[in-house]
Amino acid sequence: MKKRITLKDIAKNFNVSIATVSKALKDSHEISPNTKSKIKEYAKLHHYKPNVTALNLLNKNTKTIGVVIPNIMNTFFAKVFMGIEHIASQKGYQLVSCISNESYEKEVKTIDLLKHGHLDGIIISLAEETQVKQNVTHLKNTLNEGVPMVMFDRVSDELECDKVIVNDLEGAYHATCHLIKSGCKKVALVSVIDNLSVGKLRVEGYKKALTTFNIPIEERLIVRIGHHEDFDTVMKIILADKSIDGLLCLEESAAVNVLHLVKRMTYKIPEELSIACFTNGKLLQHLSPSISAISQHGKYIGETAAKMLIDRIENEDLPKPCETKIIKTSLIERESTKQF
Amino acid sequence: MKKRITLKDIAKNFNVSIATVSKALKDSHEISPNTKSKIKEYAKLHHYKPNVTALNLLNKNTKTIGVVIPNIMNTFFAKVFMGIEHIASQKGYQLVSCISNESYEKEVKTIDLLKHGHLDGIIISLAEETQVKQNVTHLKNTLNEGVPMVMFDRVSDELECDKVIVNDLEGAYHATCHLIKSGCKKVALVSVIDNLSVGKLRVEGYKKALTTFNIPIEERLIVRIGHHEDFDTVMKIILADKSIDGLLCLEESAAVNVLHLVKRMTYKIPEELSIACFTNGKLLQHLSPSISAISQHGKYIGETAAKMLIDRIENEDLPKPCETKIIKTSLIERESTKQF
DNA sequence: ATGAAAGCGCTAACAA
DNA sequence: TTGTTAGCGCTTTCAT
Repeated sequence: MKKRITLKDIAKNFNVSIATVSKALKDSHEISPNTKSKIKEYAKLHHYKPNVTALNLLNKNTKTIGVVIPNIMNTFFAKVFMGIEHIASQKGYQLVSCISNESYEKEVKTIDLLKHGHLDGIIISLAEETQVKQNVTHLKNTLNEGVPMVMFDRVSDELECDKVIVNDLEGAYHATCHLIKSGCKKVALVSVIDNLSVGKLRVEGYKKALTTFNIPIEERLIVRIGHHEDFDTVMKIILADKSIDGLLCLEESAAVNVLHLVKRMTYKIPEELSIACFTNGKLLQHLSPSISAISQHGKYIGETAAKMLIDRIENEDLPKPCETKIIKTSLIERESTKQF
Repeated sequence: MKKRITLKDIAKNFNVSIATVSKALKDSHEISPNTKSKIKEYAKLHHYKPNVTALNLLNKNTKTIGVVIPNIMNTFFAKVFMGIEHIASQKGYQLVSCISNESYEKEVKTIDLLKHGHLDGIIISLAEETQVKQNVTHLKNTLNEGVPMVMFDRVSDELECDKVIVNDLEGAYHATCHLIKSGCKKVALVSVIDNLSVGKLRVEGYKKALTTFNIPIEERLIVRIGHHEDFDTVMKIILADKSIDGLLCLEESAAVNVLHLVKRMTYKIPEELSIACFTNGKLLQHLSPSISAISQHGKYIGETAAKMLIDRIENEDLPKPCETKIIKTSLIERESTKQF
């Protein structure tokens, strides 16, 4: 990269000191108007830009936020990212972004890299593997070192920091209630994310809804499918029970797969089988039939997280207790559930 | 943020000079094994991490790449981003990412921010508005200042730098040929991206295919729909011509919208109307019928761009002429086109 | 084997 | 009004 012009270069050109140049460019009153304009003009002509690295070293802040996201192909995370980006750029922060790819090891490496990088704070959602391992010492250390951190969606109780989460329990509760109220007699739940904190909470919400309607909870109807199991096979077995007429899917891919399957099985949707699903992406919207979804307001979550972090960074002197913001979900009714 | 331990702190603790500590931690032979081990142990105990900002200032490199992407919700760009991330993290580079949101102004602001930030290089795909305005002076300046840059997908001829593009012309050509060979007599083209360089190239490819099969080009069949026009209205008018039996959509949303429309119009797909579309995302795969797609291999594009940039960064001393890599597309046949 | 000093680019307190 | 100096955290050359 071509050497950029520095204060020193400008100073040399005019035979003045570096300090004079610095002050002149800052429009300081202690510099004569004459010198000021000379210097400014020269600086502009030569595209002078202060060296941010030097300023960072001086100020001990970098106006940079590290963002760790499990998977950017996931609509929800992409939306959150947009939200973070929106606020960050508005407040003059840059984003150093890392994709953990759901891997514990990559997450640890990433955090290490980020800590090296002297950034002002971190926004993170845990990798799936990290939630399975339940090992968050890398983050605990980060926190201990005083790095401001905000977690979102996939959080850990062991970490004492600001958090932004969705009311997963309530979201599942409302969706299940909706299925029941629309006439479903037997609602099953399909989860491929039982590893995740949010997955567990959603199951709770489902159970709560059944209880509300005095429907006995049948563990058999809570279908947890692991990564290495064949989705269709497991589902066919459970759907052998023809009295199942409602399905709560805990994330997009489950709903998509289920839909393909039951269409092949010539189910009538929503009459014979109603489906509701977490995460509101384009996919659910455009399938036929379109699938009723629980929107988690990803962009808003990202914006909230970014605001919380920046607030903490810029007000470190007045420490506040950690806060957990809970974002309400909303149910978007589509063709896969019955009107009532 | 809690103050981190520095070389100075360690030096003070042992009453040695900063230089000694620095050397000790680097395992220099000029330091006695005794002092070395003492210092190293202490450093580890106190989680000493070198201050990267200081090192950057010294080395004049930051191991950081700026990535400017028009829209992260777009599957293609998300895939490219994954590819960039993959190579970057493998080679020890961080990513500062910006979303231009298809806005010229945001892109200019972003580039400015990035240039301030003293990064090693930039990977960028132009915002739609930038391509419309055809104003790339902000990037020309950046290039003139010697910042290594790689463009991908939405590139500009005015910029002399490395590029990674898809063979849009050929992709459209093959898809159109496929439609014709499968028996379509009248293939129309639907574009909502006629603003973009890639959009124009795809139209060329379409025309070339018609020419190859001695089919006269009818401008009427090249449907360009602006952002402010009503998609369905325009399409209904064109589809009034019932002899149209093939459709080449230049990007995902056009295909999705068309599909909804023609299903309502009770077209039989692919018998009465075949559809092929650029960009291979989950959406096209899961629609019913699923839509034949031209895959652009986004992840590979990202990986290629990252490799090119890092190569240029790390070998600035031996300058090479700019290079444009062309990634081949591939056609993925699905239910929306006929077998033959 | 250890340290002093210069320098990366910049700011700011203090002198002149 | 301008300059000197010290310092942010680190590396490196050249003494000692």
